Amino acid sequence: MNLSLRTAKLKDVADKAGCSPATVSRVLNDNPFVDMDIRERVLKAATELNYVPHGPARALRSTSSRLVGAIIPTLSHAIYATMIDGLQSRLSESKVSLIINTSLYDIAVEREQVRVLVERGVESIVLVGHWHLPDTIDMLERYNIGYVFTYTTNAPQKGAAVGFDNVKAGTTAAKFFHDLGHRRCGMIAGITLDNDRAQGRVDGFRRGLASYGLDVSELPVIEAPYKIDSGFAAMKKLMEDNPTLTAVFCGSDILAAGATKFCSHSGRKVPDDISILGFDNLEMVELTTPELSTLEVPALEMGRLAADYILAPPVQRKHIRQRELPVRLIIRGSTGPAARGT
Amino acid sequence: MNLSLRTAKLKDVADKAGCSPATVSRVLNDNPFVDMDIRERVLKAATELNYVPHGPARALRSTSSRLVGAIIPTLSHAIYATMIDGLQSRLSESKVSLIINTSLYDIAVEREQVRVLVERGVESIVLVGHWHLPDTIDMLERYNIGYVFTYTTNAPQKGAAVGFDNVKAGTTAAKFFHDLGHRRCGMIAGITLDNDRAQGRVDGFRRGLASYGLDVSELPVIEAPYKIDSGFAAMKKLMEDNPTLTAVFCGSDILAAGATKFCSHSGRKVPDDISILGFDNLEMVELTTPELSTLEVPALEMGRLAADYILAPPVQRKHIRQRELPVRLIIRGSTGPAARGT
DNA sequence: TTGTAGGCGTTATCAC
DNA sequence: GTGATAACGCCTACAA
Repeated sequence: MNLSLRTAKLKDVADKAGCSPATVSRVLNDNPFVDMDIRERVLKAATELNYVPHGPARALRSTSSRLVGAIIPTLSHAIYATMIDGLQSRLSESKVSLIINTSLYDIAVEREQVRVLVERGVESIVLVGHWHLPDTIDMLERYNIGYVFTYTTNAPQKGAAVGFDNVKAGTTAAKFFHDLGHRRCGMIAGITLDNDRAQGRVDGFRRGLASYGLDVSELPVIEAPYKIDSGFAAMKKLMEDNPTLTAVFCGSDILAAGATKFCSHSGRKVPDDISILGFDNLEMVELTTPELSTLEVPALEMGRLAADYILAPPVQRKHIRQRELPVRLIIRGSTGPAARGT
Repeated sequence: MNLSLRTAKLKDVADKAGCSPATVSRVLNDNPFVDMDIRERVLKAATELNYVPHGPARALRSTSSRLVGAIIPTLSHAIYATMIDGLQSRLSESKVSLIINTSLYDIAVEREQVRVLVERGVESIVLVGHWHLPDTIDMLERYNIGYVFTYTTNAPQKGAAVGFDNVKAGTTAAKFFHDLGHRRCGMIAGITLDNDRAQGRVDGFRRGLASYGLDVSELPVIEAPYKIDSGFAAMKKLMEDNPTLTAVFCGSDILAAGATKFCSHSGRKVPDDISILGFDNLEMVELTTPELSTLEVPALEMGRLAADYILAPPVQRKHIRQRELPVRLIIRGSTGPAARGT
């Protein structure tokens, strides 16, 4: 039983393998200029000693920490958790670890989180959206940390963007409703404070409707946090204030689910009386009655592509600085043509 | 414009503040034996130089890395993402960072992830469940890394457990059904391979039914991955094979949602024809028709308590080595009394 | 209360 | 190809 009190260090491996620490280091870092037999001896010694390299020491001495950070609003929302899943699993394949922080949709909190990540020595940081404090970006630049914006196509000067165009998505929603004959539309948006994605969807929707000659000066828009109950309450208010609406675009499936629920509770038929369009294409869309039409956000893919950008050698990075993913319109049962004569 | 090429080091702060590096270190580490005015000078200098301490160097020199790891099956399942949310946010309050890895429900993968985390120098690791490879635990012990099991009450020798009793929860489900008069029950379980939680729920359910004198030698149990579609398909098969069932216990709300959907598609009335009980109390439970009765898993709280354990000083740890949280039965519309004469 | 000096475990730069 | 040697940035006895 080898119950050594202290864990094996690189030097211990060197001693056991009968070579210098430098050589062990070379083997461990896949340096090709090492003889086959010595390499094998080292590997054998390392295994027998249960040697595990010490990351912090490596990070201190070398320039690379193999550490990446991500700051998202919250993990309690599938759209972000799924993105992180894609990001983490792909990074993991390349032996890169991910540190996660949540900002609760507050860009001041986000800045503090960036500082924490800088302190950890991360090489790159994944952020959500393109609205950030100047401080935040300054810090990233000063420490020469690569950064990627997600859920947006708005790439920063030095960093990259992997995502989709929220404004365009909003416009797509407007066109979809207009083509179905809807002329009195409303929207339940996410909280737009500090949130370019939520704001972009509103802007796009408004712009799209306007392009069809509709008066959007008084477009009914209610903001609500991403909770089913909030969607329910928002829909209630929206319909009370604007009883003649025939279509409502929601900034998230969660809100749309709540809105749909309100309709069934209040005897409104979806989509006959009112059409409801969601956003994200979360798993829950197929649980409502009727199932939700929605705009699909490629969260998993976004995470993977952000990882690809981060893992790419600097030379290649330029080619993928801006990656726009399509937002597919998925039509299910919650949307339909506007009732005639309305 | 102070565009220094290199970032400020602790020594730079010392120079600017007119003191020694040791003193700066003391200030930064809240050592009380430093004069007020010197402390302020140091803090001022640090701010002006945009000084950010270098975590890896700290971790190398001191014994604490302020780094914690968590390995969960997947982030694409709200029950884990939410736990991580609770864990991360509480750790973050104490300036501890969290590295996340996913095992995809494979305990061999988990072992590799533990190795990665050891390499990162984490001080503690949060794991899910109590089924782990001996290797995994050995490594943790050897490196003297604290560990916490979650979603279980089965505490290991040296680590802790924060969670709930899956067997007991299964028994609760059995009692609930039995009290409602159900005598022919079935179950749609999660995949039990490498998954003590899924297995525990099955065992508890079976044991509970047996305690009422029911013959459970042929208890219909189908295993399915946590997907709505899988729940749908599993329910289809379950009902085809056992047309007389009056109650089905599902190992997850996701499966229950799929099962409920199948019932509405196939003309079975829930709960009149058949009762369905879920597990987790995910947000989605209120979207099905009828809404799902379920057993509530306190995911967020579990994450927070795991963090509390990790953050507690070793002396206090013993008192919270095993923390059992209640699993509340939440009755909504998907369960009811067994139809008479069946 | 403050400064000096040594070293944490690893890798980069030299020689050989 | 391989081995000394010197850092990387910081903390902590110890001395003053």
